[in-house]
Amino acid sequence: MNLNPSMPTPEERLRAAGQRVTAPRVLLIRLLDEAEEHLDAEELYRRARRELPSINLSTVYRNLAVLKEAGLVEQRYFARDHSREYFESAVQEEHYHFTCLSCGKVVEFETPLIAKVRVDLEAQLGVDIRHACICFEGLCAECAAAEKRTDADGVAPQKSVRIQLS
Amino acid sequence: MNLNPSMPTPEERLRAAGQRVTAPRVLLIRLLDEAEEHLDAEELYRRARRELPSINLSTVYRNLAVLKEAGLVEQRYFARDHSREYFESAVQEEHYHFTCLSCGKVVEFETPLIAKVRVDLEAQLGVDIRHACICFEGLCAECAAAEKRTDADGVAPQKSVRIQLS
DNA sequence: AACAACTTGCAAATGACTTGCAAAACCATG
DNA sequence: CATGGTTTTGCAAGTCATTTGCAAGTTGTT
Repeated sequence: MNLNPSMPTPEERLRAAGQRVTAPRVLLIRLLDEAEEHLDAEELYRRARRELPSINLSTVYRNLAVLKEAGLVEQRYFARDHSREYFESAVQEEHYHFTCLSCGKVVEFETPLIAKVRVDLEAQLGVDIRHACICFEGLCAECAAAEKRTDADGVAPQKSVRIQLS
Repeated sequence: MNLNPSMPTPEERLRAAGQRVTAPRVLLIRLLDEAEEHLDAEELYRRARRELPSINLSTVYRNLAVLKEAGLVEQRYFARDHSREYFESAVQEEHYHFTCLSCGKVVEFETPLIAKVRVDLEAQLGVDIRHACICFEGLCAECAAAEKRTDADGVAPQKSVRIQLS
């Protein structure tokens, strides 16, 4: 979720990135800004259709690719489901994700340690890091307690929580 | 690659994990032990067929799932190609990967910082971390220098290099 | 050896994502 | 604000890695 009132509108962001302003693009950016969760193409399509019934799933895919390329949207990988692409509005401070394998809850957290790994890597290997995929999976406090349950089943979109590691 | 002579044989590992010992399983474990790279199902199938021509691709997939579940094999995610599952023999010290987006080279590295993030997370959130997917992508030193090239094309299996961040 | 439970090979099916194409929308430009 | 070259869109038909149903073949146990 990213509703900072001082942030540029979707239209402005598109123009700033040198991309054409079209209804599907503006809508997708807004949906991602408003989302409490990390959405995949299918879910974005479902939501987009409520406001723009003529929109097509392939348009969603194509635009997510364009927006990702333009840096307006970021792709995330979660839990065991790397077979699905999830997106988040590109913004905010750097953060990472923990996904509960049982209830699907996503916890977002910050820590300077990952940035340190990145800097170390660049310094010591001379590489130029462009992306980092960092995700932890396991059982959240509640599910770890209620360990008895068999396994995950509903890994539907879940609200996420943001934490700062001290 | 994992050829430590003191390590249990594939048969022993299967039995220890309470899994049935079958030719395809033993072969897959051995191929992963011997591999210099991280292999996907297709490549494992290709190699397995040289020794066990009757083996079927779906058997490879099914067994990789079984072996992963049993903890005998680990799944890795690389570069932009999260759409393909790569595997590595479960073993050795914890390590992480950097993939060059241009030449496909994989650099493995170690650092205590990730373990620290993990410990911090568990301590501060009370979660139980089961897996961590950590992968960095960018340009390796050589490709960063030869920046001129258009983009990646051959992301064939590549040998990987192991580095210890000081 | 005899069987119940698990595995395999084969062929067909999934499901997420992609692509070809003609019509429609965007955005300088005049 | 009409014009037109370029980009996007909707739709339908692909891809392609991975999965699944099933009958036949193995495994490990009694």
